[in-house]
Amino acid sequence: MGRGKIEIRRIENSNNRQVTYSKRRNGLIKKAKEIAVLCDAKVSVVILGSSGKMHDFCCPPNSLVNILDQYHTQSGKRLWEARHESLSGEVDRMKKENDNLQIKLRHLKGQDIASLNYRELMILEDGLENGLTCIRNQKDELMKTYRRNQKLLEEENRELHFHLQQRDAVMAESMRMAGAGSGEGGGDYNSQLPFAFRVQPIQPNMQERI
Amino acid sequence: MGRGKIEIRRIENSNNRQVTYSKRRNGLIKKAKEIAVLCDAKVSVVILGSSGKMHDFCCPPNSLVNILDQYHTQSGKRLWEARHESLSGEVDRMKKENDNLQIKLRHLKGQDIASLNYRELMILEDGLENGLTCIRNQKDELMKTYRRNQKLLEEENRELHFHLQQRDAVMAESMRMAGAGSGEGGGDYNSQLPFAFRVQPIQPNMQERI
DNA sequence: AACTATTTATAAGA
DNA sequence: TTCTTATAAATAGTT
Repeated sequence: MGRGKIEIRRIENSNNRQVTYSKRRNGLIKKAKEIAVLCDAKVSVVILGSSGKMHDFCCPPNSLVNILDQYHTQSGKRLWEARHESLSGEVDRMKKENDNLQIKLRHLKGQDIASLNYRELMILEDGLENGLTCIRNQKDELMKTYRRNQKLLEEENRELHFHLQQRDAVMAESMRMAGAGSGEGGGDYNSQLPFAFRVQPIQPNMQERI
Repeated sequence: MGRGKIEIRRIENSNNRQVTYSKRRNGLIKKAKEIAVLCDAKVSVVILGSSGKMHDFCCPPNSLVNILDQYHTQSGKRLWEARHESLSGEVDRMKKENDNLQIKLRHLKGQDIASLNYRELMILEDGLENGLTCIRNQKDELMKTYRRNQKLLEEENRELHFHLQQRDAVMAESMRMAGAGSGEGGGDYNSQLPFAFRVQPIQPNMQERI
């Protein structure tokens, strides 16, 4: 129903799909309301869009649980148990997958390999060598970054020291010119400043992750 | 939609109501199927007619439970009991553990390591080297076993050949002594035996896992 | 979000 | 229930 007929198959264009979803969701819920009113029926509709958002309609209101109870009773499908079972099944499945992963990990660590045949060992070896290569490359990369960083910092450090010395000299000179006769000797203006204004010694500081 | 417009209010004529219920129920479920397919949505529809009969549609099939689980999660309504929650918790925990293992595996394969620091890379490297050592040792072991086995087989083979030759000689001699004058020439008693008794050529056969 | 040409659903009748 | 058909409603594509 529309400008053109469409096949009932997944709409590939995600924009169109979203629009159609929105329109038809409203349509579906409207129809649900209508049949509930017209025919005095109890209706529950739950829709989960691919985006994951949920919409629902339920008549009579606030009784999805009731409807499901009746569903439960009449369908003979034991909803609650079924859910329990499906969850248990999932737990089992995950346990198995977990075990598998654990075994693989142990194999890669060289453990529990007594039962492997030569071919399997070769595959493992190749995988490990490959991983080792990748990791060493990454290490090298990191090391390079670290060296580059260090060089930059050292340079900055040198410059800062230089500027500091210059400033020291200027300050000392201006102090001398101002003829500060207070007991303390010549050039150390720094220790004469209030603490908060004193220049602190520079701490070398490597920020790179090591 | 129909021959005449109708108001959306309970249909008093029970016959009409029943007919309309039946038609619209089909319509609703059809629409539900369509939106599920077109928009890749999960849809559950449960309808209880005033007569008490129940109909339902659920996509994906056999998972009303799943849909209601998500409904449960998103609506915050406590549809299910606490015992189920513990199972859900376990599933979640296992999922996390699974993810962790997957990450570790990928790291050992040298994947997704861009975010690791130097220390972590070193640990990985050590682990891989260690694994590699173990696996190579195991390979060597296997190889040794294989060689040992081969040697044994070869020896046995040699002995068998020797015994066979000996027996051949004895048989040929006894045939000759018995003065068998039948056309065929000298020592080949084997081809004179009924087929089932003939000595078959020996096939080399390595049983070790390779 | 609104429009509209079409398709689809369905009310009434058989 | 099912079929038919005139008509209401829904909606696909467009703006």
